[in-house]
Order: sequence, then C-alpha cells, then structure tokens
Amino acid sequence: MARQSDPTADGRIDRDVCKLIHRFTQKLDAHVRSVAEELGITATQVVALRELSEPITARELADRMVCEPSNATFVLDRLEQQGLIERRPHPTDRRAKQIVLTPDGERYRTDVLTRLNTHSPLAPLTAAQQENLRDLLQTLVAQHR
Amino acid sequence: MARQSDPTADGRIDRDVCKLIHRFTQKLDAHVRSVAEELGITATQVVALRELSEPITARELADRMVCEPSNATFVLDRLEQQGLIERRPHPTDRRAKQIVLTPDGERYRTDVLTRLNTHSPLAPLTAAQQENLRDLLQTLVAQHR
DNA sequence: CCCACATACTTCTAATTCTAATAATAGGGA
DNA sequence: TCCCTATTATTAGAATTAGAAGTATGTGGG
Repeated sequence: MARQSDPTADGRIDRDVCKLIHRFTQKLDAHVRSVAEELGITATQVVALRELSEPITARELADRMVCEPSNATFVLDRLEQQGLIERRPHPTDRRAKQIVLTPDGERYRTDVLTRLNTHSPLAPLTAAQQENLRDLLQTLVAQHR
Repeated sequence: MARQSDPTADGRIDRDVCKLIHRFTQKLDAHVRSVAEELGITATQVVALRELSEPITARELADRMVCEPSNATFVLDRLEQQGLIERRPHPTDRRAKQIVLTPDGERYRTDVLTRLNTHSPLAPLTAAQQENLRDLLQTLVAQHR
C-alpha cells in the first residue's frame, strides 16, 4: 500500500468518482435546463415545481431543493409573480408560510414532470442498476446525519 | 404502467437519484472546502491543484475541473499571485499557455492530496462498491458524447 | 499564398448562490 | 408567566460561476 508514501498516486478512484459525479450532475442540470427552456422558466423554478408535490413550508422546499432558504425565497417570489404558487399563513406556526400551487401551478407542474420523465439522463441504466445506484448513494449520504 | 396517466407518481427513482446525487455533491464540496479552510485557500483552488498532476493548458484544466475557461483564468490568477503556478508559453502552440507548478506549488499539492485522501466521503463504501459506483456513473456519462 | 474558420486565453458583464443580519414566533425551563 | 434559545422567512451584500465578446494564433481548402 502506498497510502502514505505517495499521495499523488493514491485516491485514484476517489478522484475518478468525484469527476464522474460532477459530470453527471452537469448532465442532470442540462436536462432540467432544457425542460426549463421549453417552458420559458428557469431551471431552479423547474426544480421547485418538481419538489412541490404537496403544501410545504419554504424551509422544507429549501431542504428538498438542497439549497439555502434565501434561495427558496428568491424562486418563490418569481413563481408567485407568475401566479403559479401562493404563500398562505401556516395553520399552526405563525412564523412559517405554507406554499401551495394554484390551479395554474398544478397544471404547470404536471407538464414539468411529464417533460422531466422523458429522455431522463438515467435511461442508460436498467431499473435494477438505477436501484443499485440509489442504494450506493444512500449509503454515502446516510453517514453523519 | 402509469407512465402516461399519472406523471406525478412516475419518475420516483429519477427524483430520488437526482436528490441523492445533489446531496452527495454537497458532501464532496464540504470535504474539499474543509481542506481548503485548513490551508487558507478557496475550494476552487484546491480542485485546481488536485487536477494539476502534470503541465497542462488552461483549457485542459477547465475540462478537468468541469467549468468554463474563464473560471480557470480566474483561479489561475490567484494561484499565480501566490506563487504556486507559472504560466509558460506553450512549446508548440503559441495561443496556449502551459501551466506548471512551482516548487512551492508541488509541495502544496502534495499536502492537498494527502488531506483530501483522509476522511474521504467515499469511505463508507468498500473498494468493490466504489468501483461499482464508478462503473455505473461511467455508463451514465458515456452516452451522447 | 490567402482566406475562412476553429481554438486558446482573457476580459467584461450578468445571473446565480451563498452568508450574515434582522424581525417575528415557538418552545422549554425556572 | 417570563426569559432564553432555536427556528422561519426575508433582505441586503458578497462571492462565485457562467456566458458572450475580443484578440491572437493555428489549420485546412482554394
């Protein structure tokens, strides 16, 4: 094992995986962006609509989008201006707001999901491989949380 | 198959994998950032040093870092100011520049690699699982390129 | 040889995302 | 009940990243 003697030779798989993850992320982004372009909205808005499967708080949306709450505010502002979502007072927590889709928003979201599911970047993998990938990733993110 | 009738129920694995990829990417970033913080440089600089395994052009560095060339210029400016790299004229192509590490840069890079390899986010996986993951990702990014 | 076109790097601008600070509310313990 | 701390959403400002344009050089066809 050259673990200590030659750090430049070590961690090959690490670096390979890092880069592959990065490249695949870009591919995912490109897919989302192409859908966004078809619909005339931003990629972030597409992701937000995808995650709004039910009434949730802005904080919960930020968690689902894996971004900062301030960013959720930003995207919600735009979705609200377009009449796709509404900010309602939360029924039990007066600090929070409940984000709900308007009828227009519901239609939009259905369209978004349909488009996202066509030509998915995951298509090259079989169903079994996709589950395999998911399990590996789950193991990786499960630690320390 | 509910492929067409209910787009909201479809693509579960797709969305799961998207999010897991995103979360793991954040974990990778956090790891790089912690190393960067230890060394008092930015995360992007850490990645650049990691990829500078040999004299390459700025374009090649951008490819390896999976970013725009303009961004490579940005990070190279800072590394040059710190005396870690030099921009030399390319031996055969006068448009290009050859990026080479200075002696200080070499030492720095060795340190970076050593730190990156300790507490790797990939540690939860066995060697076989890491290869499995790499193969799946390679299949995914191999398409259409 | 000359021209069109592609590539490498840089610069500038715009968009995106994060960080820090703020105000309002929740929840738990003295 | 009254604090004290944590959490929610928002705002403002900073930093990072991408995108488009500009300059110089390489490459191949006429």
